[in-house]
Amino acid sequence: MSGESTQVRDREATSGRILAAARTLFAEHGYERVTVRMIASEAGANVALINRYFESKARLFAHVLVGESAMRSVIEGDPEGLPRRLAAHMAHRLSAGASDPIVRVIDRAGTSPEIRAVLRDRVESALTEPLRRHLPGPNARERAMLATSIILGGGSLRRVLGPESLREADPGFLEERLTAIFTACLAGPADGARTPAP
Amino acid sequence: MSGESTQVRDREATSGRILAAARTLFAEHGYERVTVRMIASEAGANVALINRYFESKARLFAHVLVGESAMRSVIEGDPEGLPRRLAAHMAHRLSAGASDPIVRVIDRAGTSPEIRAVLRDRVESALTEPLRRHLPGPNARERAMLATSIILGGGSLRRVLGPESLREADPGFLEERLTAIFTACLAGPADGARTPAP
DNA sequence: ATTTGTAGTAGACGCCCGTTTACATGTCAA
DNA sequence: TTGACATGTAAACGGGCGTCTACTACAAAT
Repeated sequence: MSGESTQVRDREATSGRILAAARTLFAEHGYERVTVRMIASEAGANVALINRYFESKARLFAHVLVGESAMRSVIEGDPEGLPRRLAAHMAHRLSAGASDPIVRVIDRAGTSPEIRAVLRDRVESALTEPLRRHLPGPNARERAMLATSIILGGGSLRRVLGPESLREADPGFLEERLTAIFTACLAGPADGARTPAP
Repeated sequence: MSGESTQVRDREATSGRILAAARTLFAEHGYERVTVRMIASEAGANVALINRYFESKARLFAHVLVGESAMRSVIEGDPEGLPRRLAAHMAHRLSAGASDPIVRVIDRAGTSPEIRAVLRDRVESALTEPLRRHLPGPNARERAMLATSIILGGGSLRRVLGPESLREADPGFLEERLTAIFTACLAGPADGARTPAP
């Protein structure tokens, strides 16, 4: 194998920096407002390398989008505690400034037709479908979509009202309310109108 | 007064057509992806008139944003029935293809810095503040913001998954679930964990 | 030492953006 | 009828966009 000494010319390292820069910038400003020159500058790479390694800006966005998301581990687990896990995760995101990059990228992606398909697929595969699989009873898909819309709504609120908008809210209060909200849309028909409290 | 015969040169009519075209296009494609030339073409007007009558694209967007919203009449009324009114309105919007233009414009506005302030002000004045005013009890602002995020989340879902995504869902089912959801985030501390069913 | 292939670079290409300027045209008061 | 002013128009401006091409520089194989 070739030496792993300090390489200045390293395709993997460079494309990795490009990908990381794209992830950060797309999450911050959205797909449309981020230029390939911004990404290249942030990554310390030449603009042409983006098209060489990722073919186009849209394909680079697709690579960013399929990155790992913290939502997977939140959704998996016992369905009983799913509403509370979602609520805790989202309350934490709303309270802290930071948030799941993937969800932010989705929220700020915009309406460009060249990324619409991959965007929809990612929301399906990362949120709606995993949620649906963990829901017993009828109307599982509709309930999963309601929960998806609430998750996305948190991102929209943050985008519009700013990251500080819910910083001063009591995290415990948020978690309790969100638990009730997620319970209301996720619960099966038997306990659909029941309170989540023990 | 001047005659109201068929006038070809009519500032009010022309600027009105520009405003209407902008409203439609911004709601459909978002602020960033709509060009002033698209608006002018749709309005049957010259591009330069946009800047003459509205000063800039951003100010035109601001004019669009302060238009009337159907949400006002939904929020006003007895606080008791507020969750159900919000749920019925949103269920109707999700089921039908059409939706409140203002909410769509907000959802698709994007992240352009030149419209961030007016966007935030409009969400506050059209959604968060009216909701807060109608909520008794503590944490009224936090509860109003949760409801705002759910309203915006419906728009995000529609934007990402497409207008057909919830067309085949039972409107009655959606309304019931959304009533429970809005109740969960809007209810006062006394009945915060109670079911909305009679 | 020379060849070969790949990583990286500079710059241009064609296009579209929001905005502005200079000008034509219609309307109405004097 | 003639001027003044408001309305509408065509064309250009400067700039940024994603992408592509021609080129250099370097590392490894011959």
